[in-house]
Amino acid sequence: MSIKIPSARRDAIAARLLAGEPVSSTALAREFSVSEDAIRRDLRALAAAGSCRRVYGGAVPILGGGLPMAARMIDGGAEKRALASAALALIPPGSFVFLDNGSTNVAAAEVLPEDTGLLVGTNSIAAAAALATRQDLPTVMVGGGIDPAIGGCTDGTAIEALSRLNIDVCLLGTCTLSVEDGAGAYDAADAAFKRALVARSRCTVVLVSNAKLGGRAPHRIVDMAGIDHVVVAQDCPEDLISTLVLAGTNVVRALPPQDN
Amino acid sequence: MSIKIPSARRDAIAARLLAGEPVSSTALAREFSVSEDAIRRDLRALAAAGSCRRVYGGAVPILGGGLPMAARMIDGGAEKRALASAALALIPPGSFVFLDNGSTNVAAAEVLPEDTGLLVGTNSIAAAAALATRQDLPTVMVGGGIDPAIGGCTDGTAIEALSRLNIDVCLLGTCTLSVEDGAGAYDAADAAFKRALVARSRCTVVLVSNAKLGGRAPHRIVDMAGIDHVVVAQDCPEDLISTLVLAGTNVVRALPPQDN
DNA sequence: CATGATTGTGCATGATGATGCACGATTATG
DNA sequence: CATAATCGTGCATCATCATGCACAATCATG
Repeated sequence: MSIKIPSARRDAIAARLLAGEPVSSTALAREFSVSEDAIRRDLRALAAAGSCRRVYGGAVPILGGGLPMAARMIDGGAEKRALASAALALIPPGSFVFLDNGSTNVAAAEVLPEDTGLLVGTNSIAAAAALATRQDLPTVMVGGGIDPAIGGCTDGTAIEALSRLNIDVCLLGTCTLSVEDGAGAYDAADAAFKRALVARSRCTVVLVSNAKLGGRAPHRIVDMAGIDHVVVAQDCPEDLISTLVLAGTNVVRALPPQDN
Repeated sequence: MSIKIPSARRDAIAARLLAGEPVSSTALAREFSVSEDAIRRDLRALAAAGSCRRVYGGAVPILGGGLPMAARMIDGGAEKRALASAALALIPPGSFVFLDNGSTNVAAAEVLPEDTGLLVGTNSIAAAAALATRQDLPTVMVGGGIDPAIGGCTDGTAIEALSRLNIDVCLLGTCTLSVEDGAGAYDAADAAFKRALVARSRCTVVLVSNAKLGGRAPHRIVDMAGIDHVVVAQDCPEDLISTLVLAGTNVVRALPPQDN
């Protein structure tokens, strides 16, 4: 079982990752009879292409539409909170803010200020649950069929309900963000809802963790031109930030993590 | 089946915690063939990320929604589960069942069978959250303004969305139930929604714990004549049951609690 | 056919991450 | 109170990683 053509080997690795299988550098090196360096280069290339995530010891598939979105809350909870806190500065008092699906926006639901007269809308079950625990924030739920993979309502009914709202600021939950491809999503219905959301919102804000920056997803939501503000993590690499800035994007950097 | 990649091991542990499963350090160490120190580090990292709580001997999952509803679920959880399980017999396969607001219906959301082709609707955030964690049940969310005291959508928008549904069976979450006054609610909007719900449903089922039986609430939802089935607790006093039966009500008694 | 460019590969090196062990502190249990 | 299990921390060790460099294979072009 030795594949001689380099690109074929890379395809074989990509196929496993697409199947949801985590791969180990050493195991692949043995299997394909090449050094670990070659495998590492393959994995780096695949990660750069957005088809996997690089981890210590190998690579794991990018949980695209994959499994419960609650699983995405586990990693980077502090980072997401920091992002959400930084985004608050972009929300004027008294405005109507919409929290899209996405784990980052659940964090946002928890840190929204209560005394600035906000009205909050969401189509995310998790965000609604977080908001419902707070007795102080008037909240509107956009209903419709629930997509269990997404954890919220994204179907035609939801889009129709959305069309009756005049949103000031929307926090767009995006799966990936790059200068070339704009914001992307892994699910078609989710992407369609997000497009409608951007269209109904006066101001669009995207919160991106480092892992999302530069990635690619099958469904394009909106170009960079349609995004008013991008909030990046505090430890976001400078070159990625400058790339965004050079493309004419308003970039806000999250504050250093404050423990609470 | 030993996972070689550290981050994959952490993900596996996190997945179990998300599933609500408590984990033990020693068991995980044996299972993954690493020392307990490594597991402890993993658990500490997960706890720092907020996805679990560290306890002596391992870790336990963090309460998912953190809803006040969850607090209500704690006491009488077994009773409510028993009520919900008994109500399942009243739901024909393939029907459209609606779960109203109320902690009992959250229990119902957790015990609904997955293989009988049900379609589920709800206006309760907590019930939707419970349903969304299950990948198998198609669910429709009725949106609208969220009443934080209720934990769901009960306003005009919700009633309008409800008017587009043809519901087979509704599990009516009622605050009180008595032969003289029928089903009652403490909140006006909640009661209005429930009235609309009963009107849109072919069959109305009420699940009542003993504490609710015979009580009175300011807002009358529906008379006993409008209720098709009443499910009472297993230890419901006989005289209360006979009173209901004499009034011409179909009474179903919950099964004795089965531990699982 | 000859030649230069491109690409892939392997190896060495310093840096980073993960692991296991030892030790003292803390907590459950009888 | 006594015992044993568990915990947290510091430290040594090993695995893995990223980078730079040299060499071979492939390919395009003259």
